[in-house]
Parts: sequence; structure tokens; C-alpha cells
Amino acid sequence: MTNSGGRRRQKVTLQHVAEAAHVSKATASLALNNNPRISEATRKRVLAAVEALGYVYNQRAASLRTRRSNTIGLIIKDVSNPFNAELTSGAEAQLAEHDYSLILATTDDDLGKQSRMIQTMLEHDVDGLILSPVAQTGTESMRELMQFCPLVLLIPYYPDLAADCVGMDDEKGTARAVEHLIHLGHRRIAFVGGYAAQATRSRRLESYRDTLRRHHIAFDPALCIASPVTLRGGYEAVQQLLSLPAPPSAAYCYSDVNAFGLMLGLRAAGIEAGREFAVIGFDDVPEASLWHPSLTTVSADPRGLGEKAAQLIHRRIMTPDAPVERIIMPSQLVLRDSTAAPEAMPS
Amino acid sequence: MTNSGGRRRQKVTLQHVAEAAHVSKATASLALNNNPRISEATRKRVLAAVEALGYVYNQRAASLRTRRSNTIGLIIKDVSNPFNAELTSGAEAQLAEHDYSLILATTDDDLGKQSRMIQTMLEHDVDGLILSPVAQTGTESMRELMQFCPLVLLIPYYPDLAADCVGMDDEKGTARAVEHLIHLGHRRIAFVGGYAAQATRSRRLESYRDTLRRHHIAFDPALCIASPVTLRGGYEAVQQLLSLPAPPSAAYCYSDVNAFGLMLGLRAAGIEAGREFAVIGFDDVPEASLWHPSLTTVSADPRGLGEKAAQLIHRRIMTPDAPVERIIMPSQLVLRDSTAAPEAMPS
DNA sequence: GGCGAGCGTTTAACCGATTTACTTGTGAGG
DNA sequence: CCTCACAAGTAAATCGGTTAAACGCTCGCC
Repeated sequence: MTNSGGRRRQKVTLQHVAEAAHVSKATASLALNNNPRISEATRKRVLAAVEALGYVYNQRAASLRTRRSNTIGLIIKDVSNPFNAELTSGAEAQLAEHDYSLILATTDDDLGKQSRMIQTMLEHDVDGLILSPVAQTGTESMRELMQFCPLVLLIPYYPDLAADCVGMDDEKGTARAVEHLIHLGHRRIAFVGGYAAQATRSRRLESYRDTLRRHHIAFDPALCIASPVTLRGGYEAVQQLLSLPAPPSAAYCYSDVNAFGLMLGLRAAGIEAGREFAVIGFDDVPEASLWHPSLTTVSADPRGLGEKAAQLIHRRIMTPDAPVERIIMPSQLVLRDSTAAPEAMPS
Repeated sequence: MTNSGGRRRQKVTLQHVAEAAHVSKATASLALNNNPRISEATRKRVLAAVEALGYVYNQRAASLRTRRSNTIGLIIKDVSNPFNAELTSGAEAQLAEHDYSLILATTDDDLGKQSRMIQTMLEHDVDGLILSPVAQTGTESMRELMQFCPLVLLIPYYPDLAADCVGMDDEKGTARAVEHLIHLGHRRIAFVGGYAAQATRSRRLESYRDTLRRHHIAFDPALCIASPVTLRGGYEAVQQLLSLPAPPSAAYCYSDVNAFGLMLGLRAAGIEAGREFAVIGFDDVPEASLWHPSLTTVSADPRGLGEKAAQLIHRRIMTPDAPVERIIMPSQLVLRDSTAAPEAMPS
């Protein structure tokens, strides 16, 4: 048990295969690519040589000539968030269908790191890039990036940019959620979770305010709490909300994760989510239906998002001049047990 | 807004840079690599040309000559599982430190897909491969793979294989968990979750049986329930367990996810986890401490695992003849509120 | 004044595939 | 018997970098 490195097997190239099959390198290449000009007998010999020598095709060498690397870059903020994990999973699976490999990089929501990762992807010569841009990303830098490589954005809100993109319907989803709470009789509705700088959050917040306004309910900044998109973020919001002079009777959360945290926080405070305090999330992760009480949430289908992005980038590569596609995945409100009419409405 | 494809920018090569800087291609290359033989003045000119032309380095072309692709493959079963998502996140971050990019592939726990993904990784000429092998993977196929590319296994149980590997201490972790339950007075302890074919599960199950034996408690197969590693898996186990003639008073779960599902199932059945029924998980995902009641669990540090795997593969690449390293990450039992002495012991 | 050392740069081979254009061999047709 | 078409295979250029070896120049030294 001395070492596992030992002598690595010396690489077998197409040249070796060709020699073993008594043909030229060109013939070997054509044979492997099923070119009809190569006779069946010869092809068989080549394949036999491949097998005998244990040849492995060198994608990188080929790509130098073919100018296709068969890789797609995916740049997101953070894989450990379940929403992104699902998205990644969907993208990877879909790309594998078309024989693309996925190169993954994360930005930690940092603009500098994002630049570096984009640069790395370009150096690796990816055939396309799927990017979930960090909040401060400028339209201009995206426009420039598009000159270098096909691009799909995981956010549908660069109106001035002729880029394919896919995202979910934050506005409608939010409006439905907030309206549902209003119809139940809630008047003091908190908005919980997400960083202030997040574009997605701004849109949802905007829609939340609009919806309140349409129903003649005043917007109260004190009910609006930013936090990391984690359980803890939601958990800690509870204390802030409950210590208000006029605490809310319901909360619309930036993500399911925040909503779960909020519910745990409520429970710790002796408040039963559902009957005593209504909670709505966003994402509809698998946990939502099993939680107790089950979570009313806006369904966002992250896996579908990833798959769609993969399809878009593939299409863009195949037909570079196709019209821009901006896909807004419909979001729908899934009613469950975490929302009920308010029992005692504070204020 | 007709299309986003348009004319892609024509690629600038080192040759163009060299011409613009009035030097040879070789000089340009050396300059970019900070070779001390190039004068500062020349280097400046080259860098200026790079800037002016918007040159992007072509990693793939370079790798053909250097034989280093600066990519590492990571093959796991499924990214959407939070444990794997954390692991991936840790590996990606650690690899980025050393300027490696991560190529990600998933197997869905399917041997055939695993073979194809390994093949793809080899074709992409990854510098190293981190693999979480599916259950049926044979030692021999791993040994063969090692001849092609440095390998780190995410499972520490191929005793006959001189491969680097990293995993967690399933035995000790399990033993501590089960002993804790026994010390609390539990005698009927269920083992919940995981597929029967999973090697990791077998080891934990074995350790569970050993521990029971050491404490003179008979093993009861009826208390042992296999399930998918999902919330639902744990949830559904509850019904089976409660319908037994002699139901258990505690459960040791294959993963936190299963434990959460089990607790939800208990609640649905009107049983309070913690006081009435003790639950222990495995993994210590972030949710564990915030759950209600908070979950006693074996801490496994998936992110640390990913980081460690990344370090191992990097070391193996740097020093191919280093001795084999088998790292068993210590697992510790984190005591929280989901385990308490049994109130009413059935049977 | 001739020689060797050292510096900065260049030439050209090389990595491992693909692909274009060319060659060779065979058989049909006139 | 000659030509031509066609089928099967090959030589060589190519992709965009890296790198060993060579090259010209200046300088110091004996």
C-alpha cells in the first residue's frame, strides 16, 4: 500500500491506433467518426485496435480543430442553496442529453469573483455560458460578454439586452401571494428575507408594494426585513417582527428557506404558524409539502428553470441567429396549511 | 431586438498579439507566463497588445502541449441532495483556490451512467477525478481507472485499492448515536432510511447491529426500514413502525433528511419527537439546529469532505508518488433536543 | 583581438485530433 | 485498349498555444 500514483498509463493516441490497424491517422479518424467513405472492414479493424489498446478520445485536441469544446459553463452564486442545487441538477441532466459537460463555478455574489469566473470560462473555451449575474452586474458588461460566447441569463430583467434569458414570474407570483393574504383578511403583512441588493428581491418587493397599494393598504417599511436566504435568516426575523408596536399577522417570504426559518422562529415564540400567523414562501422546494404545517408557497420549479436554460443555450449554439427568447416561467400559488384567516388581528 | 447571436467576435490569438507587439509568438507566450528572460519593456508591450486586442487565453490549446487541463472532474450521484450540494460547494471553492475548474457530472446511482460519465471525463482530459462510486462499482474497475487519471474516492471503503479516499467515520458515528439512545434507556431502536444497496448504509447498519449486540439487545429486522434519502422516505417509515406489534421508542436515521421526514411523520401521528420518541440523524445539515425540536445528529461536515477531496486530488497531481492517504473525517454526536429519555416504553 | 558568457529573442518542432485535396486501384463503357 | 467515374485511403495543413535549441549581440577579460 505504498502509493496510488505509480506509473500512470502512457497515453494512447489516434496515431497508435492507426498503426495497430495498419491505416493512416486520417483513416482512423474518419472511421471513428463513421464517415461513409471508410469501408466496413477497415472500420472494424480500427475499432478493434481502439479496444485492444484502450484508446481514449481526446476531446481537447479535437476541439482545437473543430472549435467546439462540448462544454457549457454554469455560473451561479452558490450551489448549496437548494434552489440553485435543483437548478444545477436540471441543467446538468439536460446538457448531458446533448453530450455537453457542465463546468461549474460560483461567485458568492461577488462581482470581482464573477469577473474572474467568466474569464476562466472563456479561457476554457466553453461553447456557451449560463449565468446568474450578481446584483451589481451592468448591462454593458453583459453586452460585451455576448460578443465572446453565447449567453443565457438566469434572470429575465435586462430589458435593454438582446440576450436569451429565463426566469420566473416574480411579479405575478408575488401579487397572487399577497392578494391571497389580503383576501384572508390580513392587513399587516410582512415581507421577509433576501438581501436588499438582490434584483429578484427588488422586483418582488416592488410587486408587494403595488399589490398593497391596489388594496389601499399602507406600506410600512418596518414590516420589511432583509436577511440572508437561510433558515437562520427567517428565524431571526421573527424577533424583530414581534417586537414591533403593531406586529404583523402574516408574512410573505422571499424564499421557502426563509419561510421555514420563520415558522421555526414562530414556534419558538409559542406561535402556531397557519392559524395564528399566516406564512407564504417562494420556490416550492420538496420540503414545503411535508413541513408541518405544510407551506403555502409560490411554485418556481428550479429544476425546470435549469433545464430550460440548458435548452436555450443549446438552441443558441445550433442557430446563432435565432430570435432572442425571454422565457418567464409561470409561477403559481400552491395553497397549503400555513395560511389561514387571522384569528386575532393585531392593530 | 432581433437576435442575440449576431456576429460573434472573431477570435484573437496569440499570433495577433505578437504581431501587434512586434515580437514573435514565442516571446508573447513567454511574456504572458512571466518568464524572467523577457525584458520588462517587451512584456509591457505584449500586455498592452493583449489589452488593446481583447485577447483571451486559450486554455485548451495550451493544455495540448502542457498536458495539464486545469480541470477536475467531480462525479456524484445527485446534486440536489443537500449533502452533495454542500460537498460540491466545498470542492468547487477549494479547487478554485488552485485555479482548477470543476466539471460536474451525476450518475443517478446508475452504473451504466457512471461508466459513461467517467469516459466523458477522461475524454475531456481532466487532471484528476473525484468520484463517489455507485454501490455496485467493482474494485477492479476502479483500479483500472487509476491507470488513466489521478483518482480520489468519496468513500473510504475499498480496502484492497491503493487509492486516496476521504469519507466519514460511519462506524464510530453510528456507535455513538446508538449508544446514546441505549444510555437513555431505549431498547427498541429503529434504523431508518437509505437504500439497501448503499455501501455507506451497510456499514452503518452493521455498526448499529454491533452496538446493539454489545449491549445485549436483540436485532429486529422489522425495525429496519429502507427508504429513499428524502423527507418523504422518513415520513412514510413512521406508519410502518407504528403499526408494528411492538413499535420502537427511538430511531437512528440514515440521514438528517430522513430524520426530518420521520419527525414530520411523527407529528402527523400526534407524537412529539424528543420527549415521546427519540430521533437521531446523520449529517448535521444547517437545518438540524433550527428544527423544532432541534435534531440530535452525527455531524459529518459535507463541505469539509468536499474540500478535503479537492486537497487530496491536488496533492496527488502535484506529487504522484506520495503515499496513499485514506482520510476518515471524525464524526461526532451533536446532542440536541430530539433525544430524551423514553417516557413510555412500548414493550 | 579573440573568446566565452549572458541576455533577449526567435525558429521550429510539438501536442492530438480534423479535414481538404490528392492519390491509387478497380471496373464499366465506348 | 483507353478513358472516366468512383470508391477507399492517405499526406499534409491546421487549430493555438509551449518550449528546446539556436541565434545574434554586447560586454568583460586575458
